[in-house]
Amino acid sequence: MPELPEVETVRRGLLLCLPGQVIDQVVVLRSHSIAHPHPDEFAQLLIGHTFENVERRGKYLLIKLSRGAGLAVHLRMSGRLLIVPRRSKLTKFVRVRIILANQQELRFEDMRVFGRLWYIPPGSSFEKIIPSLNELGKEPLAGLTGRALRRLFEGKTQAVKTALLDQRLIAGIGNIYADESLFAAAIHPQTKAGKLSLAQANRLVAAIEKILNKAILLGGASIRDYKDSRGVNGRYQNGAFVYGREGEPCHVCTKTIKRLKLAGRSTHFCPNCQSVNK
DNA sequence: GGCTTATCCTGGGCGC
DNA sequence: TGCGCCCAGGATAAGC
Repeated sequence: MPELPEVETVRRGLLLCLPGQVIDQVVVLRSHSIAHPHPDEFAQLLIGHTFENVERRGKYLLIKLSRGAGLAVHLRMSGRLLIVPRRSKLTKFVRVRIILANQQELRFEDMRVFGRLWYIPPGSSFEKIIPSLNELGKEPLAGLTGRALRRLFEGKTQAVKTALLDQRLIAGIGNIYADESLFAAAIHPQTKAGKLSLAQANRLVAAIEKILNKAILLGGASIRDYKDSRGVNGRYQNGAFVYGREGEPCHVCTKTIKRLKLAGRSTHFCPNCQSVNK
């Protein structure tokens, strides 16, 4: 499940090989994967553009093209962007093929087909075509502080785990890193977001920063479907403390890791290490 | 307005 | 072996 570290890993991988490459041909194999414009137009309009830069905002990849155009990608649950030789074998999950003039190919694979691509025409902007970009919250690795987090969560009665997943508050955190960050900060996931003490908020911000940076260093987590742009699995999941470990002993206190549902999402925690503060 | 729940979607795991 | 059911989850719409 691509979250900020996985998207950042993909971004860095693409940045090594895409700039300067020219788009020769585009094949849309599943029209549903194209959010804007119509898939036929999407394919036609991309041809001839040169890749210039690859940026990230939250979990969105924002790829800058020549003549002021752009290509945005959201991997959602199972999307992958891979650079492969043009003639390499097609898997059944390939949704979009962006064929480059250098005989390589930027391939969008997406098993669960929630991922989306947008073409941004010259003269427009990512924010105009994807309005939700305007609503994204703070980047967790851009100087977020405990005080700022408390302000974001002020008055909120929802669980802190749910608030962490709200991209309008903090952009980039998903289910895995929300659970891991709350464990590292010793905060129970059901703690009301607005009730966090300054000490807890400071711990949580430090934990988020440490865990996201560690995950980026390890190439992200490959708990289910994620691979980086070279098709390589991340290694973060090998060091997970709670996510996906229901029923197993806590690495810190040996008590059993529990799981509950919050806002429809599986939430993993250690009932001993993470104190309740409702 | 704030929050929760349902929906989209499909492969994998599990039980029978 | 094959079938059916459940689960996973990011974003968004709908409902409370």
